[in-house]
Amino acid sequence: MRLRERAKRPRLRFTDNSRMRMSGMFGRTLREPPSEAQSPGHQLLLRAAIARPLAAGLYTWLPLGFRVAKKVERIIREEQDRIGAQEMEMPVLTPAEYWKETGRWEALEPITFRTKDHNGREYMVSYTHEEMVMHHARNEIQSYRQLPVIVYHFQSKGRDEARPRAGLLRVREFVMKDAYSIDADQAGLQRAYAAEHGAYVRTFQRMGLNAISVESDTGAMGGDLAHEFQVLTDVGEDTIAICENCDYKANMEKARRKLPDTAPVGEAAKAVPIATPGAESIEALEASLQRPASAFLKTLLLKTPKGVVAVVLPGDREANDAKLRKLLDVPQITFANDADFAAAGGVAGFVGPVGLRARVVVDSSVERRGYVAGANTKDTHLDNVVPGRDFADAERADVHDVKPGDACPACGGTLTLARGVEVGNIFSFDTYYADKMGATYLAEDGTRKPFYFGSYGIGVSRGVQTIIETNRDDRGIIWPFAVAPYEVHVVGLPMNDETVRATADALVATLEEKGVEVLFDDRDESAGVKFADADLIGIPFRVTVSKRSLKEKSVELKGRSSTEAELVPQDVAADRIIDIVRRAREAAAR
RNA sequence: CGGGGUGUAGCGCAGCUUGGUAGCGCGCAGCGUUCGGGACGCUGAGGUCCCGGGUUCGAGUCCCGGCACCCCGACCA
Repeated sequence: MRLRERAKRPRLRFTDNSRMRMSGMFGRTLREPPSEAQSPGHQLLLRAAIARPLAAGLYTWLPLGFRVAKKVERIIREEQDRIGAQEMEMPVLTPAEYWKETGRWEALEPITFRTKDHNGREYMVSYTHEEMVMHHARNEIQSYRQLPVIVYHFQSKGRDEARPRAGLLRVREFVMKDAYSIDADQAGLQRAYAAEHGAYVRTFQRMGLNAISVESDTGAMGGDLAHEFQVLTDVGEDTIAICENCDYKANMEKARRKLPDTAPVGEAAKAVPIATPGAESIEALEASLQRPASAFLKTLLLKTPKGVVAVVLPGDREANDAKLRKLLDVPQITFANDADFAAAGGVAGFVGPVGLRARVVVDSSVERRGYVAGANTKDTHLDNVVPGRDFADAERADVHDVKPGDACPACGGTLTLARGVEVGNIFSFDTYYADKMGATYLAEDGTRKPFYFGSYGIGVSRGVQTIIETNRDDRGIIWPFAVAPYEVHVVGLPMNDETVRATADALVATLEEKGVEVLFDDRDESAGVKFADADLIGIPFRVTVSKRSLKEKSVELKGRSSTEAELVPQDVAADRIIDIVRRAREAAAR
């Protein structure tokens, strides 16, 4: 990848026309968190006047939060530009016809917002923009000479999530930076993928997010290669398997484990029925037969759009929905109903693979030894059931969840599980979209070839919420400098003192003239209120101009995360603050 | 979509069991006193008690039906 010239060094110049006075700020801080907010970050989002809910999963940025969102966008933009991506913009309303080319008009129906125009033409509020980019690409790009290219935009996405949650963590409308790479071949796609991966590492680091890249499932997207950038925090919705020993990290949906070596067993005894009255669960069997869960086979009868499938797992393992969906190539899996049980010859609670009339998938962790399995007869199980001998063991696949303590598939080390927030993802699709949409270019050899395609997303608002969630203390937010709504928070104390007001006004005017972003608390409030709000809002530097400090011919300077304040002589205060801000900007731009 | 919870002033909540003038704290407005870690006094404004039916002389409270929001799960590039 070509690295462009380093982003310009930040300069202190007049870049910001905003003159924020807290006396007139739209959006007030809250002493108490609204009852709807559960997570600490969600509470701070609301208390610090960053954003306000409008409806479930729909938020308004207040002025403070809007500035944060714009700074996050700027960082993302700089890093996309740095790898040569070109910014453009596609509409929010997208016509049905393009979605129908890939089949996603139907596939995405349950989670999308739709509308019709007055002629009855159908549109989707953009869920994402692969189809639109591919449509443009097939018109704009005719020759291999025009490749490779990466385009991106910041645009609102609509997703009718069944359950929005935790403030901005999961919402129904949000701005995403989505980038799309178009290449002539697989090698080109790999270069673009690597370039975006690198851009993401830098982007999240600059935003103050400690994001790790993990292997992820591609879901309904097609393609095989995908990574998510995850920030580990308890509010996260995803579960991530992490090796304590090596670099292996994977989303639970995809995480594998090294299976233990098992010694081949000799000829096992014949399968025999045993009475297990009322024992319809693995737990009940453990109790009544006094054997560990691993001694049993769990057989799940599942319903898919392609028919009923029986999945056989060891009794101590859970089925992994994502792995199953991918294996079976179906969008949805539910438990079988009574009719399905009857058709397959299974009895609920006593289902086993022996004699079952259904497609049987055997999990890779099922060993070739004797197990206790359901007998498909009420109150009866079979002992000494051996896979391959007593039932078909032809279709084997890894369809189980990993557990803490499992062996790492890469190095054999120990896996742990942690919760994470997915702040970004990158997908490599090969020619999946180009094939569906007939998007080709004329290659050097004169033949038409399909585009190799990748897409790369970062949700801005989720990023902001994750920053709050991971940068705070018991008083409030501690904004990383690069994304703080303002750089310096000036507190006048008290504002009805003529000298204090005049000094604070002059200092603020000087700082603003030099381009420092200042939030000026000029309210006639008590010290406690103002300091508490300053800590809550979490601007990186606080400057207090007070009667007390002016007696020393000084102002007081304090970092949000430091406990000690420093007295700075009044006559050098502006220069000193400007210098500190300059250095903080330089550090934040790296 | 399944399970649970909550809807009463801007925010946090009480009142509902046992029907009878709608309350408390914070915030907000005015005046005064304060002024370095969410000050104090006085005065005041602010309510379709989520919505619609029903029972009743009378419903915030009881009954029926809806809706919204939150949490857990399912689902989810």
